[in-house]
Amino acid sequence: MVTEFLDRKSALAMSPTAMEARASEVAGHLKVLAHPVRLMLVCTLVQGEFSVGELEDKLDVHQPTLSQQLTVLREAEIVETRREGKQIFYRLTGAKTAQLIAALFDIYCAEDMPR
Amino acid sequence: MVTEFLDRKSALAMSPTAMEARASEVAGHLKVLAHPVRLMLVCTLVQGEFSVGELEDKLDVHQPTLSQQLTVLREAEIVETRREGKQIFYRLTGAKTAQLIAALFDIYCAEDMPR
DNA sequence: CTTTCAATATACACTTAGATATAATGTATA
DNA sequence: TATACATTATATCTAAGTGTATATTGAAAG
Repeated sequence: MVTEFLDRKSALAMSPTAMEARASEVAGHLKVLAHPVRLMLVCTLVQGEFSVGELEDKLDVHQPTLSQQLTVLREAEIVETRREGKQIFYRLTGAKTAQLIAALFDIYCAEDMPR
Repeated sequence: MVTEFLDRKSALAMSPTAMEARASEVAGHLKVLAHPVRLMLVCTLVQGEFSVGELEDKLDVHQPTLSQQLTVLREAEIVETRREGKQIFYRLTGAKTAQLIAALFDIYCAEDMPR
């Protein structure tokens, strides 16, 4: 199984500087997801595309908060948008986030006790 | 494949309140890992047990910072310790974190472009 | 048994970043 | 231009990160 993170074959050989750079990058991505509203948004978007209004109904979050957190996700390039008349539809940008959410589900939700 | 996060079979049926509670919990765990030093620590500890001094050498981090971040990991029950004389050895508490790190590796490091 | 050194942890002070609410502004369509 | 929907700006509050200094713990020496 996988026992190293930063470089499958040579985590130990990686320079501290390079390791830190990579870790900062990944930590940055995690940080974006490490927020209840943003996590719920992403989890919802794994199921497909939704407009802001639909997300507002689905999750119980004030509209400006929603918009702000969607902005964070947009700037992190985790989601992208499509306009249709007055509505803006959000969807996940790539497969990576969906993969990560799937992994989180397996780890935290598939078994009984969290952690 | 997995397309829902909070409940494999009925993400849509989950109450917003319950969803938020679960999301907050998972977001909290992610938040602990969403820090460069803590992520490096955890990634290192996936390889085995290390003393604080060894971690200090391995990663290039000042001792108080190291100790503080280890405390955060300890309080989150992500790591546990064992004392041997003057030294304190740290190791991962459970398999879940290792699983997550493995997933992060696959997603962010195994392929060329991050995210 | 108390002094000293080494390993680790904690306290404090400072600075910066993040979250959320309210209010204001933009944008598309009719 | 009126409206509905969405974003941005501003203000406030709280939490997090980091450096310096100090404390604790354990082992060993004198």
